[in-house]
Amino acid sequence: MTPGGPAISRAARPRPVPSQATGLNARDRAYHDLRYRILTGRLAPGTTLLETELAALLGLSRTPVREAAIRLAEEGLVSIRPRHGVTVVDLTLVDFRDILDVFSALEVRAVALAASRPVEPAAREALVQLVQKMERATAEGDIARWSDLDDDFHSTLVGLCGNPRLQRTIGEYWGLQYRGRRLILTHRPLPTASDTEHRVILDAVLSGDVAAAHAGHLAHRARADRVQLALLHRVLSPAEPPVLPILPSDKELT
Amino acid sequence: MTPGGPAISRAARPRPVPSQATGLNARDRAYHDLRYRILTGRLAPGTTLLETELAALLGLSRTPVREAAIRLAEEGLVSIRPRHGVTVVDLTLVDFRDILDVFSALEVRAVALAASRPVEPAAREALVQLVQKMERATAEGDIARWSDLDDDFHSTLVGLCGNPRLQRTIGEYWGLQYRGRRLILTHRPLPTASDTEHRVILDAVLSGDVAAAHAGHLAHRARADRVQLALLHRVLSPAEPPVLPILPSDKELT
DNA sequence: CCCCTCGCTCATGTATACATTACGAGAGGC
DNA sequence: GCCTCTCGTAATGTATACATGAGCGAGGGG
Repeated sequence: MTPGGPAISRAARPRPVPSQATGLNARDRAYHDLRYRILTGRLAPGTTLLETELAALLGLSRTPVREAAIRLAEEGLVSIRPRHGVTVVDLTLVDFRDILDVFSALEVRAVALAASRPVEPAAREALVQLVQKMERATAEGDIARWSDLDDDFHSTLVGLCGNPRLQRTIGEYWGLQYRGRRLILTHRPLPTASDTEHRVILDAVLSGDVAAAHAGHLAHRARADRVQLALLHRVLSPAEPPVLPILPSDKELT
Repeated sequence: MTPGGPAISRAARPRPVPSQATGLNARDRAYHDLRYRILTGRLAPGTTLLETELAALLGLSRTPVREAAIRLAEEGLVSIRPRHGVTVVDLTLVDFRDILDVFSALEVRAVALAASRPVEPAAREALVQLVQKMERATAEGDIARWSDLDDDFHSTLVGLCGNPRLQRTIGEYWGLQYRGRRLILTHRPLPTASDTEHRVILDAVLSGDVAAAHAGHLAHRARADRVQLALLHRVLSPAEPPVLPILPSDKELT
């Protein structure tokens, strides 16, 4: 692991935050704590809290909580309405489409960059392991585990791109799309296509084939996004007709 | 102009901020004021100020200034070192490469999206006008004016993409690359290639040819970024050998 | 019965107060 | 002369105080 590099996107992941992790100042604690609660659904979309209530919830004064809320608002996870408090943003299907669009564009770029650089043996090994574990999870039908591994695979890949700003921005969009992933977790089909595509992408990255990595990941993301949006459509608006002018057509931008 | 849409990236532009624009709260004033000063060079890279000094400079108390500084730090324009104050980030050539890489990836996506949607007559007209004005500026050798128009052209195009989050993130990266553009302003050759490419891109967007818009803008950005980085190399490290392993090779990712 | 206005409350935005602790200077030792 | 340890200062991080003005309800008018 390159020090300082992958740490950004990793630190943005919600899992390793046990809420009272010390060593941070109150503002960062508030930020991570709230982000964790939002991403994991402990703070449901639509929930509204006043700054005072947030401060009481976290056992802090308004100042650090307020600064954390501002940060979350800029990230797009909450919205602050001056007299109405801080509301956890409830993302629509269109929002998810927009988010995935940006996220994918950035990730494709990151993977192409990763392919253009040498990959350290440790990272190679980790990626290979991840792909194998995912295939095993698929075989066992353990979608939740597969999804976590998939997150790891993608963020590890992105961590190799060598562009810290790109990593940071991807981390932000990762947080935005994360709740969508969780929403459809129980509705996913077996991700055999993803597993196949992952192998292709990994081979391209490890062999330094930039064009193949770019094309492979672009195709992977385009397909995976279409699937995810279709499933989200079912979850978010089950009553509506299945017509989806929202979804990008199959061949565009290849 | 779609209300709320292009306003984001436009509002992020530095020009229309006369520093004492009222109607905003102190935090936003501090943010816009500082951002304006940084982008235009009034606050030079490397400048360090304590929170107290910033507050005095802007005639505000520490609280809103601090919140603005945090926002600028997240954007990457300043760095906050706990006991040392707020420092205007001095970007290196590598930073500019990284920034342009993200910026271009996002802009290419935005232009492709713009091509996939109908363009209102007013916007069509505005874009055509801009291209013509740029060609005139090129003919007259007025590079500064051309550069401003180029900014307008690109941001207008991005404003058509219909993805507000994409626009917002592009606006952030626009701010990061802006100082680089200014640095090389006096060193630019006549932008005849850009003018040609702009026509191609505009035609593709107006006719709804997504693939052509994508390819055209990708090529445009790749070439323009190479030129910009080469010029930045001269300006930032004039003594060093002209070897640039940093620059992307000509054909990658096409 | 509905709408409009007036007034009050209280959430926020900003200012200020206070405690902590990192940094640097200075002295002392090697 | 150089390195180290200690101590004081002061910048920040956090808490609190305070003024403003927006939103909501009550009451009155149509």
